[in-house]
Amino acid sequence: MSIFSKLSFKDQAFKLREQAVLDATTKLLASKGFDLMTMDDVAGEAGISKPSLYKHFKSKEELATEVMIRLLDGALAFLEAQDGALSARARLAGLLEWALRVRLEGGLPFLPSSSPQVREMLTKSLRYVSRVYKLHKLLAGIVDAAKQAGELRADLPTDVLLYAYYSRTCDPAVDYMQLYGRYSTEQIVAHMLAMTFDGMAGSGQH
Amino acid sequence: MSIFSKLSFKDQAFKLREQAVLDATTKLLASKGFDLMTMDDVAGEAGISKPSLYKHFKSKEELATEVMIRLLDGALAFLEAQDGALSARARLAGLLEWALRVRLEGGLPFLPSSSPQVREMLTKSLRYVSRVYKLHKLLAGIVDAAKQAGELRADLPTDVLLYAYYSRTCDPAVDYMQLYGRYSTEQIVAHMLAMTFDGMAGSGQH
DNA sequence: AAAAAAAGCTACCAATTAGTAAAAGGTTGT
DNA sequence: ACAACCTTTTACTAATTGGTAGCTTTTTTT
Repeated sequence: MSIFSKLSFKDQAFKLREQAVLDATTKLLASKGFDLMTMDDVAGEAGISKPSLYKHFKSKEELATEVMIRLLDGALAFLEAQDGALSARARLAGLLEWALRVRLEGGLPFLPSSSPQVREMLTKSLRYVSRVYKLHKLLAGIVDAAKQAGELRADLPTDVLLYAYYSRTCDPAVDYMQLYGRYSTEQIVAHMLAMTFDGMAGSGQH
Repeated sequence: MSIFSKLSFKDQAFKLREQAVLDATTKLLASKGFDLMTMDDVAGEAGISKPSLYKHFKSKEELATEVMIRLLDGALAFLEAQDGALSARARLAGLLEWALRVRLEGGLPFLPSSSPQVREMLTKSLRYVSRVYKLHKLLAGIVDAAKQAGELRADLPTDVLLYAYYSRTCDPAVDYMQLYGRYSTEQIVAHMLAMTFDGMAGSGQH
């Protein structure tokens, strides 16, 4: 048991530090973006030294990719935990609301839309891509179901609807509302959902 | 007249080179973003040397700011040239379509939404800020008119509608449609307008 | 053709930053 | 107490990049 507990103890400590690093990176990526975030920033924010940081992740790219993977896993977990009795549209609204709340707490870096270089870096990771693919297929199914049920417009292709949906999670309008409009989290979420589903012309009474 | 023509001739050549630099910068900012664009890139793309580049703009920040100012002037000019008989909603749709087309041709960098640092840099320029303010006030007037006419929903604040409107010009959905969906410029513009005004739920018959 | 102005180029500086080596200091288990 | 291991610190390398100095070459003007 001595060896067992020793190993698991170390493992625990290691994992804890790793989570701290991922948390720090998530925060920094969300606030400064990939290019402006330095490994010294990460080490400082996580409370460890830079060489220790490199014991966990062997490059800045790997670290950022790992953060995005953890985020996707969060989204997938949220979807799986969702009440199966919900309507397709309610499920989409629920996930978007979740993402917006994560973001408003400073925890949603949107690397894939930031630059071609970063996008290329991410697509080189099989683990990342496979999660994106899984999430995309899941959501495509939900969108199709919503179209069938008349909850979403059927005159636009499913992928176009999905691209628009993804983009709402990193919509700069959120920043503007927070920064210049002084709206509360609740208001921002409500406004974003209203805009996403019913657009600027409105009219939807769901 | 000799002195006169000499001066104006130089001035002309100087302005021409300056436009070339601004064009090159616009293109590079749109493709690589501010952080990854180097002054060597700009000089190379514009076909002049780096020291010559610094004869025109005394820093990278000033150069980028100048590009954004030129862009805002373009938007303001478009608005002023618009047919005054158009409905408020048609004017908004027209400007958004113009911006999307500019962007799809590779000429719309969206610095203000890229990072807090870049945003701060821009807001330090009075010439930039005054144009943003002017455009914002103009568009707020149009949005209010559209609300009055029942063309836009009145249950959301004007600034929220405007933030959403601005955000559509730099919506990553455009990239996705172009990159993964292989849609044509016309289709992308049509889809973006549909999504902007009527949302994912649709229903608007305008 | 001569003179003057401008642009180009090479080379450089200073600062930043990803990533590493190696010694110094703690901590843990034996 | 001892020994193995891990973390930290310091210091470093190599590459990039914003910005500049100074000399050379071309072009333009007279």
